[in-house]
Amino acid sequence: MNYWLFKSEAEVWSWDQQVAKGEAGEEWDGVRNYQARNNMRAMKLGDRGFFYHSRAEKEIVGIVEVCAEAHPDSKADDPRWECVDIKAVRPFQTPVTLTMCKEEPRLKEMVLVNNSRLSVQPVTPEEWAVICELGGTDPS
DNA sequence: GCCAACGTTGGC
DNA sequence: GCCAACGTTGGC
Repeated sequence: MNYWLFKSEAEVWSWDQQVAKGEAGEEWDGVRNYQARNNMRAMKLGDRGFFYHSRAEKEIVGIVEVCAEAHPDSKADDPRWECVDIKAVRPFQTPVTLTMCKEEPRLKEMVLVNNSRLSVQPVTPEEWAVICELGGTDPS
């Protein structure tokens, strides 16, 4: 299983909206960046990801799961843009802020810390474990 | 609200 | 194929 991180501004698409979609999940549409798209193409059914609120909150708020592999983005007029579907799994006990990630030595190589612009990122198993620990939730 | 970093576009 | 100009993202 691989791990990922999905970024969204809460004003545009929030964790609460994701939770409201339940088991059906929702398309992670709107990505118009090749690196982010390629990351989604690499995702497999059942892969886990973090849900991060960018801009205002700057914190990881919960765990999501890939429930449909990459397919054309239904909201794009260009078929080269693809996306996966994700569903909410569970929230963190404590949101993990960007500041916490920057202060944690074990996360200094994290993409979130070093390339804040990439909206869909890979997360290593080690980083996954550390962030679940900080968030007060089970990593599995 | 500002601006640095990054990605994309398009003229040459 | 290079690179300047432009647009967008996201931390601060």
